[in-house]
Amino acid sequence: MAKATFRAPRGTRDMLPEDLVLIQHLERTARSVAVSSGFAEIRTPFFEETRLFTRSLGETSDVVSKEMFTVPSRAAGGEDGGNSYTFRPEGTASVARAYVNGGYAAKAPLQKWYYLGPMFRYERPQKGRERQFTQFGVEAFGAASPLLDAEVVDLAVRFFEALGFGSELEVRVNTMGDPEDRDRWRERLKDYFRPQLATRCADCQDRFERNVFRLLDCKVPACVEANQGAPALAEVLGPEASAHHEGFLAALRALGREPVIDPSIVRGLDYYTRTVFEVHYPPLGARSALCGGGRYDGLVEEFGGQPTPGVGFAVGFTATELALQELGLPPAQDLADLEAELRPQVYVAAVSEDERGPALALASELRRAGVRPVVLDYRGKSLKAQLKEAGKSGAAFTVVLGADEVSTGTAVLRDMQAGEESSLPQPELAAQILRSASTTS
RNA sequence: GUGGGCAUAGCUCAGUUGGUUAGAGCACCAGAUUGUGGUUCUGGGGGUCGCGGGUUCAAAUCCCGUUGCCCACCCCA
Repeated sequence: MAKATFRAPRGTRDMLPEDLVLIQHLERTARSVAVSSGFAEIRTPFFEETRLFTRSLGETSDVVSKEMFTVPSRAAGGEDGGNSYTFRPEGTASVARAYVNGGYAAKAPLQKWYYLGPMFRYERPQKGRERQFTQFGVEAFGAASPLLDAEVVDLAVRFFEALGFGSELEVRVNTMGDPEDRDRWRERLKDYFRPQLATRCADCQDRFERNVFRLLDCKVPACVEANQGAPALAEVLGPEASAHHEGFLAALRALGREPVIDPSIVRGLDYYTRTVFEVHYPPLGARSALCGGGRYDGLVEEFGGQPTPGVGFAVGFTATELALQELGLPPAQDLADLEAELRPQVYVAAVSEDERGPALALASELRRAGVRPVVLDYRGKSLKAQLKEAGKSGAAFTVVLGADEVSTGTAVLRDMQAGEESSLPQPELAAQILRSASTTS
């Protein structure tokens, strides 16, 4: 242990083969759910010009102000124009930029895309939070209809359902209104809170300038009480944004996703307009939030594109993995099926050194015939040790090759579970193994 | 950025009021008569007790510092 002088950087981890069983299951589920709703994959660079994020997420957002992994410019005025780059802390900004650069506004405005990959935030790691984490997200551009908002929410919920989450899944929604509404609301809130600022908690005093909306979901009892008379967004919400919100709620109900209206959902990023939502799973307790998203109608325009509405969400896999673990998902049987992919189907054992070559050739032959995976020993283990290793590997069969078998072109096929073995011609091995595999699974 | 907890073999942990060559279980490797696994038995490899100082005749065990990890807050996926 003392010799391990290097380790994965703080807040990162190695995803070892055995860990990937679950992670790949998440990835496959995400892709399958997204594709079934007509979302196509998009991949953008892992890093972008820093300004892309400061512009879209907001200078004062926590992400921008203290959580960015930024690489300073290496050549002022050189090929990178003196720009600094930042490893993406989220996916929406990059995807919106790609939409603009791809010229979709003119040629095919309606685009439904999904992405899956690593994101980076320079934060203090803790349970369910890492500096490098995987996010699955979808973005739909080119339509302002609240039906699309509802479809995106439905997709998020279906992802969790496909993973085995139960009917307790909860869709919590709110609206941030249009930018003008939000500006008006912000001023109203500041006017309301300013006089009582001295009596608020330290966090609230700090949040006042950074993001007033946050004072609304403070958990300190005195603050909660002081929030009672705070002006509501409804008081300043424009008729269009209001109609959109109603349409969104109606569409959710049509989908059978009864929304829980939660005014405390405010989201930390500047680009959100109108719809904001989170999917929660109350059985998880304090860490019940599984994903979040919303509408960002001004973002594409902000990046220099034609005014184009957009809506999307993102799920962090770190929290999802934790949730699955707490809920005992996937079920043992499903997990066993997933892990089966790591288990060899056949182990080819050589009795003595003389059969090492023929064993290698036979293994290759079996692989070509479609048996998979086929493994064997390379470390000069005794037959006994090879059998032991075969048993430990979980291989369904072991093929034993000795001098007699080599001379007669046969092989001993041992069924590891039953402990029975039979001798048969080598050309018949593959068929026998594959037949047995298809009847057991 | 703030607060708290923990650091002993690959893993999970014991190590009594500081005292001889630091232990267990699991894992790993090799054997138990001649070409065979999963049970059992025997043996073996593996630790500068996170690191650096200090106290002491003597420290894994006490004190200080340092680093790392974990948890919570802020915030968020």
